[in-house]
Amino acid sequence: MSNTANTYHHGDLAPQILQRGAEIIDEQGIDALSLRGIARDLGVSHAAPNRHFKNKAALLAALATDGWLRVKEATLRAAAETGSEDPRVRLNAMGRGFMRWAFNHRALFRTLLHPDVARFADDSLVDAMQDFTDSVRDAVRASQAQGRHPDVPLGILSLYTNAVPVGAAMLLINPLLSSDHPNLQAFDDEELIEQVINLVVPL
Amino acid sequence: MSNTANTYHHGDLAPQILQRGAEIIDEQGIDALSLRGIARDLGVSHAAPNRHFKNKAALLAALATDGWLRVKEATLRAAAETGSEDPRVRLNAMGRGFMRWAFNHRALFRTLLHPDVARFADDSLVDAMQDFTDSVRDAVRASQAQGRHPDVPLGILSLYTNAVPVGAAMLLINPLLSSDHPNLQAFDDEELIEQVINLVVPL
DNA sequence: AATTTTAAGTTGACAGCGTCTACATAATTT
DNA sequence: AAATTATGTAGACGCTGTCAACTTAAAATT
Repeated sequence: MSNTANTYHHGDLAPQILQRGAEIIDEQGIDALSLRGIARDLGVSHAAPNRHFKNKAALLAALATDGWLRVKEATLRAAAETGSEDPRVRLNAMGRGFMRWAFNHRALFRTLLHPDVARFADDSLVDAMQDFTDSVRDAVRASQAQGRHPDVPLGILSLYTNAVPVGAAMLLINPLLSSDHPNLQAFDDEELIEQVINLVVPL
Repeated sequence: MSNTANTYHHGDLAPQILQRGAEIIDEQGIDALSLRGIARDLGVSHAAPNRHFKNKAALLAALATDGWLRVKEATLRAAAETGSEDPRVRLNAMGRGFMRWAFNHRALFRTLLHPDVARFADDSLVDAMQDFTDSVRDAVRASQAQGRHPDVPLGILSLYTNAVPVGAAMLLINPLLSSDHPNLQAFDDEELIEQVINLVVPL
């Protein structure tokens, strides 16, 4: 399927591998991801993906790079959509935007923090992550300049600010842990996100 | 190695599989875990572990069950060691105890939140998790009774309180993300943990 | 324009893995 | 003492990632 023509050379394989890989991760989880499976789905030979990704870890790294770019985009867009200049309003919106993205791309979100991804990271992945964390830290710095925890070192405050959406998403995405919080059943996702983020970045 | 004798029946295989499994996870990561590898290390045939664990996911679930028991033990011990009755002091100590445990058992900590673990959970795992989250929620409730965020629903406050140590540990354990916070290099682990937890549970 | 080089496919092989079935042996129950 | 059950072994199956050798199309060079 999805071969642009019956050519020997596919012509567009690498991007399609990435796309199909992201689909599989989102539909069946990261453990269901296999190079041979992707090749089958795309109608190419089992070893074709090796021409584009040195190994499975490299494919995972490429998917994570893409994920960091997308989560950064979603986070910054959430800030922009507030239409506000207030650093607290913007940072609060970023936290909610991050969590919303994590909810809508659960498996990819988990991929970003997957141990193997860090272990075989290349430059482009490091850059993508750096980009994301830099923009968050900038927003944290701006909020601190407005009087949010003025005496706490920036690194600590940034870690704390990141930890809440990351940790909360991690806990809520886990089916066992979320069902274990029966009090939370009353809230829908958006309400839940809002209340949690308001505890880290009060308005 | 580590066969109690040259008997046909090993006599103590299941616990040794668990122990060796935990070692491998901690030394080489969760992806290096294989039933055949454990069997080799223990000097038994490749299919012997299947007599004790229905499949690999079941072994993972058993390891996670053990992990939840241990992290609960470490967390409650931290509270006890304060020698205080003040709910805030105790909750603060629990957060630090949790993070300390996560730092010292990185791979096992990640195993607790691994997607496959949740997917193939059995009753004992659910119970172990329930036990842990219940004890945390009790401590959160006590702290709320002392005036900590009195108007926030307990479920939300509990989620927030858990999210900080979980998220912070997750971020710091990731080699790429932690090296990206250069401001944090100045702190040693214990200092870092203290400052972050003080933001969620101020003393 | 012809030729060479390189990029991107294919096929086949290899070892390692999880898991199943059939069989062997020891421990436990009856 | 005999039967049953628990726990080991051996072998097979299909799956996986990865490599080497070969083929074909596209790009670069002459």
